[in-house]
Amino acid sequence: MSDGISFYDQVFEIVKKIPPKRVSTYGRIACLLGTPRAARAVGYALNSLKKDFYQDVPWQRVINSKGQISFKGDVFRANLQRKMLETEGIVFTKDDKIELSVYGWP
DNA sequence: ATCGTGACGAACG
DNA sequence: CCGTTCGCCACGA
Repeated sequence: MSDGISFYDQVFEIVKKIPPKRVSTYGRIACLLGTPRAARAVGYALNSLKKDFYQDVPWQRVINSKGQISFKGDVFRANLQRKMLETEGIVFTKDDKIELSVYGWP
């Protein structure tokens, strides 16, 4: 699995596999990497993404287990994320949530 | 090598 | 249902 490939890179590769109009969660990705309790680390990895990388990694398709966008003070990024998802065609419920049973991946 | 940290999450009360 | 607490991991100073 990890041949010198950092945890971060493994996260990015998984995220790249999320199809358009679908979303995954930090915890889900952690499970796919074999570390079910590394959800926090997954978020940390995405946080390290730079602007230039944004077009290569669909970071916007990763949300929390509640089906909501996670933002801790960074309202700017959160708004951008929501807009990008809506552009893909994803519909948010009245309480700003995404139905994981519909858009969830895998 | 040790410590603090954070786009998380499940368990509590 | 909601806020709080505690555990978990990888990373960088």
